[in-house]
Amino acid sequence: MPPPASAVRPVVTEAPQGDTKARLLDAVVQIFAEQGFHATSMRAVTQLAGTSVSAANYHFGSKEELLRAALIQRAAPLNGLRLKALASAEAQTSPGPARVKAILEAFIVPLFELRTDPQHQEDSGRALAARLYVDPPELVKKMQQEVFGAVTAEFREALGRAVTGADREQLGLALELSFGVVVHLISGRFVWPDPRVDPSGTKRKKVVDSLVSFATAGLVALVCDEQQNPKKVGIRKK
Amino acid sequence: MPPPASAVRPVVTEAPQGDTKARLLDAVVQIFAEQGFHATSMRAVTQLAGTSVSAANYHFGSKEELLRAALIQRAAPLNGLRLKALASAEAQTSPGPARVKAILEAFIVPLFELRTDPQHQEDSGRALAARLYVDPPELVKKMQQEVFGAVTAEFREALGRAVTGADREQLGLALELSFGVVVHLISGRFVWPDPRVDPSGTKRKKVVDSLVSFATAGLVALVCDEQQNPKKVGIRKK
DNA sequence: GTCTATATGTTGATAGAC
DNA sequence: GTCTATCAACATATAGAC
Repeated sequence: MPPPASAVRPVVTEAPQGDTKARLLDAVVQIFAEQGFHATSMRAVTQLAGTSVSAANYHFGSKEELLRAALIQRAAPLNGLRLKALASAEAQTSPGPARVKAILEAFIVPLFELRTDPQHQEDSGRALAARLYVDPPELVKKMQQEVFGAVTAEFREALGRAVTGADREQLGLALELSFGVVVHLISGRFVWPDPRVDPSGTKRKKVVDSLVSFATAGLVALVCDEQQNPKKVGIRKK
Repeated sequence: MPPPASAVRPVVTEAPQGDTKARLLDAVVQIFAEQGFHATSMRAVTQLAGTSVSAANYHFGSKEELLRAALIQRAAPLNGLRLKALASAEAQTSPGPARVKAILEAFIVPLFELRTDPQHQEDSGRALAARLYVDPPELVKKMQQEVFGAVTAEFREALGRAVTGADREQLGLALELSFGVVVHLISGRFVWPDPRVDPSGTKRKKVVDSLVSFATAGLVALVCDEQQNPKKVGIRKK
């Protein structure tokens, strides 16, 4: 929100580059995504943002609220992309439910389409989301539910419509494992193809394709396992 | 069931069961597995062990060395079980290579067979292993390689023998994603069946089975994808 | 070996000048 | 709004008595 254009604004206090609030949000995202909550100190964040600890606490009140504000801001575009992709996937097979692979694609691919300002590390959005799933503090888990819970629920429901007969428990487990594949690829030690070697992004796309294929195959294997739920489970073809 | 050790009791264990060193190793494992490296303080560990910070530093020298000693101690039985299971899987199909599912089973199932003293939290071994894969600090990643690297390499090679034609890159990605499934199930928010409701462990076994099935299906889908590597990849049936 | 006491640095948060 | 200065509480590690 821009500052209210006060009538008696004395001198044009030219903000150097973007205002302090924005720089703080950028900084906390970057450090938290890499190091986790406990290792993210206010000093490191404010130093990276080129300001002081007191300025951060003036704007956000506390370390926790600073992180929360950043998460809410950054989760919005990802949630938007995911819901749009899910709607598109469901529209393609309307009036029937979407295919399983299309649903997982709608969940995964937007993670790799995030592109904010060129000044940002290109993968801050992804690493941030992944960190929310692996960081131990209870408050981080709550924030994860807070910023991703609603959209995750939408995908859960869409998947429930696409698969017939599987009990909710087994389907929930399968979806959870699919999350695991995604989270681990992002937060793990996987080394992405160097953009200088792979300027067109062909290799990157291949990795994302593999990710979707892996999750889909795993999920289908679970909800269709005859031994687990004989003769009652199937994938809706259309 | 003894009260959860997270309660900060001024542990006056009149009869020190086991020596101080052992109690320190137990304590650091428990807290680190739950909270991660940065959130694991020497104070919390030594308090849980019913001793002092100086005693811990006398025995282990530093926080890092205390954790390293604990990891080496705890990783040994898991590594043993895994290698034994892998050898058994390869023996069954000798002289040919083992089947993919048998290899993944040999990697995953031992995680759930760990049972140390009854005094321990039953899943400390699992949670510990998982934490090594998600904790940010560089030194934790090094320790993970230190205690699990050799055995992981064995499984990588066994998998290379079981799958024909897939390039190493794709196979490495597939194996990494399989790790992700396991790690996320253990370190994530998944709620295991209550042992009081599931005393025989039937439900637990079912979950582990699902885990293996998911990973196997995902891996096979990647290394056999015709689009990725047409006509050259196959799974050795025997 | 284990303790108390302490050294030395970092943390999150606040007070108050400007 | 942003800063410097300061706080109490925490961190890891060490010194020395017993």
